[in-house]
This record gives sequence, C-alpha cells and structure tokens, in this order.
Amino acid sequence: MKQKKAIINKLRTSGLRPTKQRILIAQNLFEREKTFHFTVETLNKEINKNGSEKVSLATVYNTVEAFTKAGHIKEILTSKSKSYFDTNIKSHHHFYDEDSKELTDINYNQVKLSKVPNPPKGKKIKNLEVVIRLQK
Amino acid sequence: MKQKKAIINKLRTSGLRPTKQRILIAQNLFEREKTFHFTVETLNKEINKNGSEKVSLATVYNTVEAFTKAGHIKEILTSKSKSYFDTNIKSHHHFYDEDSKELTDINYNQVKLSKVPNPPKGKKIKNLEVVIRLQK
DNA sequence: TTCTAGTTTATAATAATTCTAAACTACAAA
DNA sequence: TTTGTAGTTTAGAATTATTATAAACTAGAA
Repeated sequence: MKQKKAIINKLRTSGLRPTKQRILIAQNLFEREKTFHFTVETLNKEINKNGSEKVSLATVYNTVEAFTKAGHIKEILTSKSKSYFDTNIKSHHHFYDEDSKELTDINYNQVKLSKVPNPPKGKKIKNLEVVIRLQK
Repeated sequence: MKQKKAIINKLRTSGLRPTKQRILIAQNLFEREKTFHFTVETLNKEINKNGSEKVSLATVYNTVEAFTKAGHIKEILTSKSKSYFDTNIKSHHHFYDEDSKELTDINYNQVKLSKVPNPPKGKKIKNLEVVIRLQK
C-alpha cells in the first residue's frame, strides 16, 4: 500500500493517467516478489477474482498494451497461433526487424556462445536460438 | 520437375501419403533457392494463385502441421497474438519447456556470447535474446 | 478391381484480439 | 468548487487465426 504513490508516479511519468483500473493492475503486476509470466486471459482472471473491483477484459487488453509500450512489461517471444514457418530446418538464428516485422536468417556460425546454463534436472537442451531484434 | 520422385520419397519416408496436394505444397516449399518464411495465409495464396490446381485452406493447415511434425519445416519463435508478457524488463533469456509449454527466466549473466553478427546497414541492435528449448 | 484407411474439403465452431461508440472520470482552468 | 474536455473504460460486436466436423474422395494394398 505504501507503494501506491510510487506506482502513480510511474504511471504519470510514462504519460499514463493513473486511473483506478491501471493502478489496480500495476499493483498486481509490480508488487510481486518474483517475476510473473502471464497472458491477458490469466491476468484478467487474477485481477477479477476478488469479487469487489471489476475491470473489463477490454481494459486489461488496453492496459497491457499501454504498459508494454511504456516499457513496464515486455512481450516474450513465443510461437502461438499466427505462426510463422521456415523451410530452413538447420539450426540457425534470426534477426527480427521491429519496423518491418520481417524475420531474416542468421547463419549458425555467425553467432558463438561461450557460456550456456545447465538445463533443469530431468530436462535436456533440444536446441538454442538467438533472436536479435533490430530497429532503425 | 525431375525432383518430384525425391519429394514423393521424402513424404513417404516420413509416413505421409504423397497426395496431389502434399506434393504440390512440398514442391512449392522445398524447390526454392532461398529459404522461405511464411504463414499459412501466405502459403495458401501462393499455392492457389495459379488458377488451375486448388488446394483448400484446411488442407494447407493440415499439411503445414504434418510437415512440421515430420521435421520438414520448423515453427519460428515470434510474438503474435496469444501473447505472453513478463514483468521482468531486464535483459534476460529463457528456457522454453516444450513438454509443459512453460517459460523460465535465465539470468542475463548465465549466457555469454563471443560472436554476434553486425546488423544490416541502417539498422541497429535493440536487444538480443536466447531461447533454449528443453525436452525430457 | 475392390476395399478401406487415410486424406481432402467446405463449412461451422472456437479462441484471441481489436474495434466501436456511448458512458464515465481525472484534472486543468475558470 | 464547478465545469469542460480529452483521455479512459466498458459491453458487446467484429475480425482474425486456427481447429473441429463429417461427408466425399483417393492412394495403394490385397
């Protein structure tokens, strides 16, 4: 609760009017011990599970978009629906051009890793991909 | 055209009956000079742009799925719809567990790159992410 | 040639996201 | 303090990507 002012300030300094809904969502997201992976669906459930304060799904979408643009949260690379495929099945890496949304291959030997973490126990590394995001 | 037998063989050896539609799609995908990035939508347009041979959209979906399972094409990491977000905005990497579909953070300093390609001219590197895919 | 499991197809259903436009609200200025 | 208004929220409709359905078709073994 004592962090509410900090959250309001965070919103304001990133050009977001600190509304009831945004504050609620920001508290839920940023007043956590551990980092949090979520989808709009899960966040919406989380936010609305306490009967009292209801936030509409549209607002959850809007807020997540606004927070992402403001750099408070980050979209993670994944491969769900709207899928892209590649005829190149050799292990390789990608440039992802944020302006044009285009993917370009990077030849495998143009990237070298000198340190890689051990996989969690019971798991093994299937492959490793590097995505380099580009902008102008 | 002389590669048609090779394609039929490729299909057959991966347990896929070489139907007219699959052969057509396989030729389009695998008889190219350069690798090809595509979505089902773009592939469907490509396949059906020559008035003659029509393949239904459902079949394009089915075939792309079958080819992916067979390892002839590969799904690429990207971040379209069904998006995941992360409150951790520090530069970091991920394990992606293919069994559970869960993402786990990898601390930035647990990965070291000793070689990184230059960005294309006019572009600069915004960030660089490593995704390590895990399986049992 | 016949039979059948595998495949294709049009269409319906579902799921994620975006759009719309009316109602509401934060907050600057009077 | 009140008022005006730009920014925000909302429910629901629309859109987009994908998957499911079930009837018709076909590759290929017998």
